Amino acid sequence: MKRKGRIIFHVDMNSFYASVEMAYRPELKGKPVAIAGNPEERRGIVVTSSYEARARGVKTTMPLWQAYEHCPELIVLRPNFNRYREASKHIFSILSEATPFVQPVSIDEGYMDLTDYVGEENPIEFAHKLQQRILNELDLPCSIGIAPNKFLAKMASDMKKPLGITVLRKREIKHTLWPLDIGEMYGVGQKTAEKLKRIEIHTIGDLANKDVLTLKNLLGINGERLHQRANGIDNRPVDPDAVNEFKSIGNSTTLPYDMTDLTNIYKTFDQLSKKVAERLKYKNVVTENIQIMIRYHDRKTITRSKQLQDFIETKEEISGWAKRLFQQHWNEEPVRLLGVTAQHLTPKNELSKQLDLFNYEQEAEKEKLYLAMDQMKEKYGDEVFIQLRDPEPNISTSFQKDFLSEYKTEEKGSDS
DNA sequence: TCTGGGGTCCTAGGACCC
DNA sequence: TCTGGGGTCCTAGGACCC
Repeated sequence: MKRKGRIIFHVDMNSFYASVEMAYRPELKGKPVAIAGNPEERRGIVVTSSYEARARGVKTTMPLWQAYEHCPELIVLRPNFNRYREASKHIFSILSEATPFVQPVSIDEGYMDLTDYVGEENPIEFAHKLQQRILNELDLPCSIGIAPNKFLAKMASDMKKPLGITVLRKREIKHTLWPLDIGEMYGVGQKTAEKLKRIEIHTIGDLANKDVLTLKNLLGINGERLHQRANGIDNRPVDPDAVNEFKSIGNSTTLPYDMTDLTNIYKTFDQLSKKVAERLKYKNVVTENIQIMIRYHDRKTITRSKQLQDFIETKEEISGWAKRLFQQHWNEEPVRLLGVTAQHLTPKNELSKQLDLFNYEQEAEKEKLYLAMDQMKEKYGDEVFIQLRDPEPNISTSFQKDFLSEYKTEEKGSDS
């Protein structure tokens, strides 16, 4: 019997932010629209643009003034993240009606595993239905890629935009995937593309047919992975829980001007730390590692982090560590951007368990020490109170010292 | 007077332990 | 008289993605 392959969808919203704005204000439809940061400040870059704007040469990450050069009648809107989050929630709830195996990967795209989907339609008909429903209910266009794994589904959803539906079967990759420029491949950015082109790999097909060893030497483990993907191999499962397993929470900001005065720099750290603390609280986690980011006037960027001994969560604690790190590492040159990130997060409900375990372990070690202490008393008499003669090898000496002073006071207490 | 802000994963060296 | 090998943690930086 032939083993049945998986059926994976990649659903990708088309110019999401711009489309949401057009759904709110239909008079914008058919016009060149861009979503961008504050045009008054220097952080004004294009985040998303409508297809009409793209046709005029407006591209994502383009500074606003440059976008205007390409398209003087460009309509520029500030982002409304709450609006986008709301739309996103609605989209994923529609996707989740068909199967529990939905994995959001960002606000506007996600994977679905429909291998075990039982409906009246075949997967392609179902994709059309899904696409139509999101268009009818939310007035938002999306493209869907259908393939036997995540990578191929992702590449497929990119092939037809907007409102495309593309099936990419493994036997078709030679004709549809391999001719694409290597830079088009998901996971290959500018740096990797340059490296690959230097060894005459220009298309995804070139990569697929290169020997793995060369690629491994050039790119490390990633070389092996890219080689597999180029050959249509990708076993990553669709993981609906991945969205809850976040690893860091950070806030950063490009300052209104390059700063050197500590008062304003510290004020910024307070603001950033406040936002981080709020988001930690919202997600019900605590942190034990704080990282700051400093970008200097010349865009040189450094990160500095500190692993802490305790879990922290308040804005005061976070800001305190951030400022300390800044003080230690700032080279006194003008600062363009500041960032604060909480890493090594632990859910609060797991924290109590960990504390219980910690206490339990401490109690167990204390028991051991009491025994050792009694033996030492026999050996050395009262001198045991002056120093640790035979430290237990598997218990930290500072713990033993603490214990010793505790033991001492207890002994004195029982004497009197 | 070019290039935001949110993330993830990988690498590599040093410290430290067994 | 000379120096292994493996594992984990911490730190910093880089590549990539949306």
